[in-house]
Amino acid sequence: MDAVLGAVADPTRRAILDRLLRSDARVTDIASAFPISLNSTSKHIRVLERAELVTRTVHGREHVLSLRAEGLGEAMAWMQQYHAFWEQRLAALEEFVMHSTDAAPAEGEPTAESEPTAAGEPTAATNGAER
Amino acid sequence: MDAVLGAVADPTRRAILDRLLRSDARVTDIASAFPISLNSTSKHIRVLERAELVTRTVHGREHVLSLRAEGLGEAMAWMQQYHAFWEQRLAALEEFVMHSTDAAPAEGEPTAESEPTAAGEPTAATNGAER
DNA sequence: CATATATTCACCCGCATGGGTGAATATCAC
DNA sequence: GTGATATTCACCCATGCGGGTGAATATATG
Repeated sequence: MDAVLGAVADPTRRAILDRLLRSDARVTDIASAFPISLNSTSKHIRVLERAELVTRTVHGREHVLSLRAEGLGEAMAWMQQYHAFWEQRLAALEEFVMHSTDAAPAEGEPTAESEPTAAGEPTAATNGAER
Repeated sequence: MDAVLGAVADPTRRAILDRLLRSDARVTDIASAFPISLNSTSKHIRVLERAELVTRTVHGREHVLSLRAEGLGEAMAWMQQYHAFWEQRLAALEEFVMHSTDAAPAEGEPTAESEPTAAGEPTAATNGAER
């Protein structure tokens, strides 16, 4: 997974993947679509290959690249945990708001960003902080 | 999204997030759970904060950290595209196999990993390569 | 007050990484 | 064969990053 997330962390490489989502392409095709040299492109592609996000099919002197999206599966599964966490937390917050008609006795601005403690406490309550 | 994926690309930071998934914790709590120094931990946490994956609630001299999973939303949405691509491609492959009873006249071993070209061609057919 | 605790700030170091250039290698076309 | 095209290999350079150490800062505690 390190390889996958590391590969995907670079914007150029994400753009390459997006390009390959449209259609397969040769190394040169991809290089010409970006402001970087053909050489850099080649290196990016190797990173993507090592992360198993791209496959290369050599056809004579041309190397045709195609997407290998199943490589993202593991990373997506990992993220999914957090999505689940978030959903559960949202539900808890909603239930909290529902049950308290007169919440926040003397807090600051009701902006969502200002005091995350309001949303944070339910978290601690849900799974119990340990300090 | 760069910040998010960049943050998540590091295994230590992923571990910190996993730790916070269990419960909120102070900086020291997290540091003691890893073989790295308190100082490095602090830096990792700041990276996670900038990526909006973690919130800090200062409580006296203690900084309590809690998960902020919605920060992963954008990244997950991006990956979802590829998941969709992969599903569609699987469907195409399945249909391809169904309709050709005597496929692959003289190909190598029928291992899934060995010759991705067999599965690759349907991709090109689906959205048309451009070379 | 003084002292211990929690966290950060300011540097330092080694290494990987993204970028570039120029030369090699392999294949196509003539 | 010669030349053109496609890709990589071998370096070089600057920057960022993960890790560390030691000092500074804020807060709790005696």
